[in-house]
Amino acid sequence: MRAGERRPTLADVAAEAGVSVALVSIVMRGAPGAGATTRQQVLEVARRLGYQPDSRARLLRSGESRLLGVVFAVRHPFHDDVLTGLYDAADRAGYELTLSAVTPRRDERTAFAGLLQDRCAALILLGPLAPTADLAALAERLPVVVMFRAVRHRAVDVVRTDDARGLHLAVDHLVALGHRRIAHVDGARWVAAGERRRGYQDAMRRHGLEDLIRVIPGGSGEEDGARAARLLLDDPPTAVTTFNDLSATGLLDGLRRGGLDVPGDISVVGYDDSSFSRLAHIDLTTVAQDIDAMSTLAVTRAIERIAGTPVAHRETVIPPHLVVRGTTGPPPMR
Amino acid sequence: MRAGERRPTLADVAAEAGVSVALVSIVMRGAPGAGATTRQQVLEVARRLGYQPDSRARLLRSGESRLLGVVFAVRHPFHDDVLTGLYDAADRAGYELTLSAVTPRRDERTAFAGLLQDRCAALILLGPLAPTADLAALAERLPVVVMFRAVRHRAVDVVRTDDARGLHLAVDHLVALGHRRIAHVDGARWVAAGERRRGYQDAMRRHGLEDLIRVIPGGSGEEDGARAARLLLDDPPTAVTTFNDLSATGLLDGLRRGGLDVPGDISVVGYDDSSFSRLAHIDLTTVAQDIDAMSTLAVTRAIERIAGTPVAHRETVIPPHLVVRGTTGPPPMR
DNA sequence: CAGCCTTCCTAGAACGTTCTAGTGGTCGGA
DNA sequence: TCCGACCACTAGAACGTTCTAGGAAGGCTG
Repeated sequence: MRAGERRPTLADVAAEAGVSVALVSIVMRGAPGAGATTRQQVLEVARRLGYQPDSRARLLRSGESRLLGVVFAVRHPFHDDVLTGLYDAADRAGYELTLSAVTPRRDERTAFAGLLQDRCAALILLGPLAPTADLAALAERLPVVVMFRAVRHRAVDVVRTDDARGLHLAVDHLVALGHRRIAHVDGARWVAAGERRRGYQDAMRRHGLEDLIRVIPGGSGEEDGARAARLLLDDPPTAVTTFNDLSATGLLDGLRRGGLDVPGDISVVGYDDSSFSRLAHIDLTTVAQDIDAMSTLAVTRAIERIAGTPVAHRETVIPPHLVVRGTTGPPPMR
Repeated sequence: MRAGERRPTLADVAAEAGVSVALVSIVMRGAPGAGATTRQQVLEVARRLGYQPDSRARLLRSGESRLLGVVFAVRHPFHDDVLTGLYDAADRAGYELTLSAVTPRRDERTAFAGLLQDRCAALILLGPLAPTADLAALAERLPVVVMFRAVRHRAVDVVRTDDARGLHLAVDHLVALGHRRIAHVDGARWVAAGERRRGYQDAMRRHGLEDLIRVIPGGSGEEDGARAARLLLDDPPTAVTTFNDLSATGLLDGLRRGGLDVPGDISVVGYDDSSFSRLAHIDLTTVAQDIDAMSTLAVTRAIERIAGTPVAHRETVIPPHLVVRGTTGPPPMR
C-alpha cells in the first residue's frame, strides 16, 4: 500500500461513473431502483477502483447495527466450537459477529467496554465470571445473552446446559455398569460447580446410594484433580465423577501414578467434552453439551430481543448427553 | 433494555449540561481546552446519562482508525497465547484489536472481507493458508503482517519462527542424550512442514548421521501420528521428531499400544508447545515459539507500516527454544 | 391529449463524532 | 488606557454512508 493513498468512496465511484452518489449507494446495496445497464456499469467502475464499503459510515447512518458482540475467554475448554456455531447462526440470520477476548491479562470489564463502543446491537457472553449485578447493569443498555452459566436476573437471557442432568447421566451410566461406590471431585467456587455437585448427590440418592455419597474438594485445574487423586488413594471408590475434563485428566494421572488401573480398578467421568478429552491418549468418558443447538439458540434469542419480540422464557436449559469413551468400565471383581 | 430508547449522544450530554457539543467532545477525549469545573460537571452529566462514545462516528470523522484486524483460526494450537500477546502489545501502543475467526465453516476470504469493511488500519494474519497471490492482493489495500508462515512477497511483512532451527534443537537434544537412529514424522503439505523437514535433515547431516535420515509420511492430526507409529513399529528408531504436537500425541499413543515404552524404548519430540502438551498426562518434550516476542513484533511492525516508517527487513525470524519434558530420555541399552 | 403510473435517477439532509476557525472575556504589561 | 496573549468556549463543516422527497421521462388508459 502506498502511503497517502485514500480509499475510494462512493463519491469517487459516482464521479467516475458519471452518476449520483445515491445511485451508487443503491447499486452497492443491491437495492431496487437502478436500471440494469447502469447497475452493471457502476459495479464495473467500483471493481476497477477497488471500492470497499465503509461499514462504519454505513452503520452510523442506518442506525441498525446488525452486529452481535461476543465475549469469549481464551483457553475456555470449548469456546472454539461455540464460536464456530455462533458464526454459522449469525450468518444465517444476516448478522455480523464482533469478538472480544478475555485473556489472562485482559479482564471482562475491558472486553465489555470495547464492544459497547462498537455499538453492538446485543451481547453474547460465554461463561462470564462477572457478578450478576454487573451483568444486570450491562443489560440496562442492550440485550445480553449469557451462555453456560445460570444468572438469576429478569433482564438477562440465559442459554445453558442442565448441569445437574449431566451428572445424573454420569452416575446412571456408572450404576448401570455395576458401580456403587462413586465419588465426586468438586469444582469449588467455579461457575456451575454447585449444580453439578447437587446433580451428583441427587442421582446417588435416586439410586439409593445416599450413604455412599462422597464429595472430594477439587477445582478447575489439572493440579486440583491430582490433589483429589491423592485424597482418594487411601480408600479408593470404584468410580469418580468430576467437575470438568481438565481436573479429570489430573485425577487420571494421579490415580495411575498411585498404581490404579483405569478403567480396570476405577472409572472416571469428565465434564465438557473438551477437545483434548478426545485424544486417543486420554480418551475420557465425559458429559458433552450440545454446542450447535446452544449457539443457534443464543443468536436467535439475541435477535429476538433486538427486535423487541416478546420472549416467553428468559432461561433456556438444554439437556447434555454422555460421550462414553475409554475411562469407564465395570467395577473390579471383589 | 426498553425498546425505542435511544442511546445518549454528545448532543444529549451537551444540552443537559448547558454547553456546546464541541466542548463535551473535548472533555470526553480528555483533550486540553476545558476548565476544571466545567470538565467535572460534564463528566458528571455524561455518567448520569450513561453516555458511551460511538467509536464508529469517532473513527469516521477522525480518519485515523487505530484499529488492527486479526485473523485467527479456531483450534489453532496456540492462537490463544498469541491473542493474549497481541492484545497486550496493541494496548501498549494505544491501538484496538478487532478479531475475525476462521472456523471449519467460515473461510479466510470471509474473515478478510469482514475486517476490510471495518476499515482496519492493518491486518495481522495468524498462519494464513491463502495462496501468496491472495495475500499480496490484500497487501495492495492495507499493510499486512503474516505470522507463523513464510511468504515470499515484497509487500507482505512476516514474523515467524525459525522452524529449521526448531528441528536443529530437537535433534541436538536427542543426539546429546545418545540417540543416533532418529526418524522424523512429516507434516505433508502443511504450512512450515517443508522447513521443519529440511531442518531435521540438515541437523542429521551436521551430526554425521545422514545415512540414518528417515522421513515418515504424516500430517497435522492425531491420526496421522498414529499411522506413522504403525509404520515405525516394524523397525523402530530410538527417537522421533514430529511436525507438531497433535501428531506427536497420536504417535505416542500408537507406539505405546505397540508395546514400546516412552521414553524408555523410544523418545518423542513435538512441536508448538500446545497447551495440552503441558498436561501431566502427556508431558511432551516439544519446541516452543516465543509467542510474546512475536506478538509484540507483529503489532510494532503493523504500526510502523501504518505510520509509513521505513522498515529495514520485511521478514523477522525469531529463534524457538526447546521445552524438555517427559517424553525424551537416553536411548535403551543394547 | 390530459392525467396518472412506473421507472430511473438526483439533491440534500441526517447519523454522532472531531476539527478548524473562530468569539469573547480576563489579565498583565507598557 | 490600550494592546496582545491567553483561556474557555462555540459554530459549523466534514467524514462516508443511507434515507426521504422528489423530478424527469416514458408509457398506458380513457
